[in-house]
Amino acid sequence: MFNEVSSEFTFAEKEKQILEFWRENDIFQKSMEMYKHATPFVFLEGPPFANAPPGVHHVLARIMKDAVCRYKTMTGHYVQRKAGWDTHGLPVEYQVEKQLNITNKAELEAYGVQNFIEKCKENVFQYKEDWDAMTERIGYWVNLDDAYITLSNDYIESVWWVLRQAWNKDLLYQGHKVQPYCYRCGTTLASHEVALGYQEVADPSIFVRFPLKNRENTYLLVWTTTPWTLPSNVAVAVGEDYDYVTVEQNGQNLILAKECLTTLFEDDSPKIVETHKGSDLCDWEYEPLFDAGEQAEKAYYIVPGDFVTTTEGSGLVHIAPAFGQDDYDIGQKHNLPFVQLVGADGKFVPEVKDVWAGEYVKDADPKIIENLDQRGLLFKATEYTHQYPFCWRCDNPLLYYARESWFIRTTAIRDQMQKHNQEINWYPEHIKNGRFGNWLENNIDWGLSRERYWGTPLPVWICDHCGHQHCVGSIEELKELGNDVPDDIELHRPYVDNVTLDCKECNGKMHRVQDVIDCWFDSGCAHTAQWHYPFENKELFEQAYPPDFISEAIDQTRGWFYSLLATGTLLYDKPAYKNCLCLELILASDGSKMSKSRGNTVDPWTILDKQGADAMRWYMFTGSPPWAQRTFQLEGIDEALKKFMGTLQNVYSFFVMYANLEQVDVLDDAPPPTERATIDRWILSRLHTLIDKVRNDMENYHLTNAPRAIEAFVDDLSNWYVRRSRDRFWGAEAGQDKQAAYATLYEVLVTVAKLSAPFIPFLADELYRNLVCSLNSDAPLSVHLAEYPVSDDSLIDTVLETDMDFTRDVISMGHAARNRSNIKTRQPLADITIGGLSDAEKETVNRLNAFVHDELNVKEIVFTEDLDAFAQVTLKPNFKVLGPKFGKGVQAIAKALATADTMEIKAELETNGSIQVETSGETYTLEESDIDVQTQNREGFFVEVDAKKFVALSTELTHELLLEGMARELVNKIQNMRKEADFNVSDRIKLTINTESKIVTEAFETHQEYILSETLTTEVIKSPSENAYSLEQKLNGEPAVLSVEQV
RNA sequence: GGGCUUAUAGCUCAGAAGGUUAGAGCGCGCGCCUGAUAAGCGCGAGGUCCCUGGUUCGAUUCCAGGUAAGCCCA
Repeated sequence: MFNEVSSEFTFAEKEKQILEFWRENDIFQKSMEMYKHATPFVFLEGPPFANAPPGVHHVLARIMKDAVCRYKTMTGHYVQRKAGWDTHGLPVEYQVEKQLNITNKAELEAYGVQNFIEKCKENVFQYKEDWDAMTERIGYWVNLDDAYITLSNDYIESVWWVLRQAWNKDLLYQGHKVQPYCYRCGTTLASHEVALGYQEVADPSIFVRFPLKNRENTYLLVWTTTPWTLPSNVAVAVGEDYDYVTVEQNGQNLILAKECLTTLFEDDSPKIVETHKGSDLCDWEYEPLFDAGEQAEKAYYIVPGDFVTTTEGSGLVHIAPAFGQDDYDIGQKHNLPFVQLVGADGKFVPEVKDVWAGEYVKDADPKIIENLDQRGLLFKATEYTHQYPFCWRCDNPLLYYARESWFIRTTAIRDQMQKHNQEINWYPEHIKNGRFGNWLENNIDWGLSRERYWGTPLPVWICDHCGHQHCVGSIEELKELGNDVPDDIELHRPYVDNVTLDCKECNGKMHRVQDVIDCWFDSGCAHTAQWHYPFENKELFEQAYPPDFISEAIDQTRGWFYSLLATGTLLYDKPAYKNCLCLELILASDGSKMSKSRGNTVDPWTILDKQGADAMRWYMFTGSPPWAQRTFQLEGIDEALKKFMGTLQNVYSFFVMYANLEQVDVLDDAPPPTERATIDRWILSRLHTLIDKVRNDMENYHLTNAPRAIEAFVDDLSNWYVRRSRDRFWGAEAGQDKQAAYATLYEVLVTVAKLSAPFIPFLADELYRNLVCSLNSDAPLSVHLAEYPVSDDSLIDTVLETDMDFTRDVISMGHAARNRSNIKTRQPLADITIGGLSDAEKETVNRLNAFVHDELNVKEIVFTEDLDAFAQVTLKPNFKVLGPKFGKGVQAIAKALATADTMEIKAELETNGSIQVETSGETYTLEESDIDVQTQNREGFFVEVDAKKFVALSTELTHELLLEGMARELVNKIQNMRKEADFNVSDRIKLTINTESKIVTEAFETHQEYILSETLTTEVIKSPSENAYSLEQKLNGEPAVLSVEQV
């Protein structure tokens, strides 16, 4: 006996019970243990931040990972799943600052770094419980008890080791870099942080006259949008290949690129005095605009720059090496002085003697412009609207600033990274040479350091005295070299900052560089640091590298996908993962971005509590491919629940209900598939075709196609297999056919449970445990411990599958024709006529004619060749065949055929096998296969026509047919009454029919046996008792009083 | 501004080595069937297959250029 299955949908409730069962029986642990010695499949979890509650996009990422891991487990792999948490970084600091009302570094230092760090530690796990609960509730199997955490000493130590490897290979260095810098936060920003804050703003756009030396009254016309950088100017760049002109205006000579003339002077074109190539201008000297003091290096002359354009500005670019990457590079190249007149606070340094000393640079802009104007050096001042980055935390404009910084020399390993990228399987494929490939191609050195507090400290110590540098690679080394290192040293600021080393070169004191590192580097070391390698788990690590599978959202191309590959290449010269499933983002239902500020986020819990995890999962798997952007539709979840899970649940409860009622032992005496009914062999063939497809899709990380195929199968199972087999399950005589039906449906359900287990782990387990475990105590405890189905080719009959498709198509047309005729399906008809079938198709219909008879309720099937009698026939060229043959002639042939006598040509084709078509002076010979016979609907028939064939009904009703129709009408009415009266399905009844109608009486007499057996009537009585349920009915318009009563 | 991706029915998505009648589900209206079904079947309304060019006998499909959206980068 199976457990009773309620026909109510209470998935969310059921899921909680199943979670309980998994927990109590350690099913997750067992699923790993049982394959401990099997081939490993290594999954690497991308660590999330737990300082915000999880959203639906996190659910998406987690279930994708889950499905792959579950599938791999069921196909016999050892799949370890270590959870992970990302913990360091600016977002945490920012939250804590807000909480503490701290607005800058000075306040933070005053509050105390140690206190601050402790607050960060609390903050970072603020929502861990939420995350854990969500993770468990959605059925994501991951080992939360053994998670790697990037703030742990072990983890940091491994990261230090990684940095030390880079150091050893001379890949870790200190340099200058022009970086976007927030003076409020006192730090440079990582590129992805910068990307968060682009805004469109209007900045000043000014053209300034730079007076040339040795050329009286001649000026360079220089363009800039950052007037505040002008005091730090040291050179002007030109394009070597551009043409420059000297023009005369108001008695002054101005030099600018020829191409910029029209934009600068519009219609009022000045006189051209002289022309020069850009290369000729190089080394010309000019007078500095402002007094920046004496410079050690030569300055204030023209240099060539390949970044100069003439599409904007004047073709002459002002160079201030402290404030732009191009500027900095050119300064290095030409040994220009490094003039930095702006402090880290974003204000002009006091040494500046002008009125804007001590002023915030953007505020100084107007004053600088005014100053230039007064001195007659301003040529033109307008505004310029462009995208400019702002700090995503405090909304202040970022300044491009050359800062001292630490780098990983990734450019040195770029070729290797590119090579390893080719070895990775990307899903979708285009990431490899598209977004990710491009990113690698344009790789620049990784700016690693952050002038902040909460992060992995950069383990580099520098001697105060001689500048000697050393990179520490382990705690042991730190203790060995450091002075008074506490035994339980915590590898965070400020604790490590207190450790000093003795300089080996000069006996001076070495202090740690104050920086922490980019937290992307932390997570990028996960493949190594999650094991605390190389300090522990050597063997484990060696087996687990490179991981087989990772999956995150597409924004990680520049994030984790990159940082893993970079560290993997640097350390081991191998790719850092073999397969990467790259997910797209989830948008709100209106297609806009989901964000808290817009208030259009969806809380996963509202769905999990109501529709449940399986419905949410199924929607996410089948709604659209994970790498396509999707809008999140709550209705879609209801649809998944009703359409797929509801259908599956119904088939399942149907099976259990009748198996229990009829007390069928499904495991006994099942006839071999070859001896089962056609429809059994059909559904088994469909099932095994499905197994092949699902396995194939899963091997290729096609997590959408696989469940979609399962969904289509379950639809067929319910709406064709069960619908057409219903009477074999209940009321049928015990025997081989009944046994075959039960065995088939049982096998199918169990297999579907296994197939769908990676996607809907809860419902799948419910089915499996009730269907399998309740009969067989030796079976694995859970579907997740079972083996994934393997297809049996001998059961696949593709001919039968296509035949069934074709027959169902014919039947569907028959239904349509019946609709037109307005004769309900309960009324049997004498015959249907089918036209337009090939001989093979006729045979197909004949083989499966029982389906046609039953479904359409007709007695006979008649084939006809006489298409013209039922449908309008036209001849269309078969373009696909004729195109290559006749090329241009195709259109002429089509015209000719359209106007020709259809039936005549058809007759000729049938007798000769070919026809001649004469048109526009050419004669074409057309074979039968060159022409498509197409049928179209003709008014006035109860006919359904598609392009090739038609199905017509005979609507004449004989007395016999009417009687039979009435009998079925009676059965239907009685069945409905049973239902209304709340009788059990198996209750036997007493029946009374009270009618004056001759036809009802005759129908009842003629078909009594059929009526009684269908309605489980054991007794027909003249007058009903008081308890009977009675109803006045109209049977096809005939009045009758029916009464039913339980026996 | 650059790169990548996407654009098919009101919504969510299929699809077509270029072939002349482009599909499904949901939703809407109507009918039918039903003692497993919160379902199913059928009919109807609903499409410039984003736009403009090009290649071709033929383009929604291929190519180029746009437009819009998203992400990444500046």
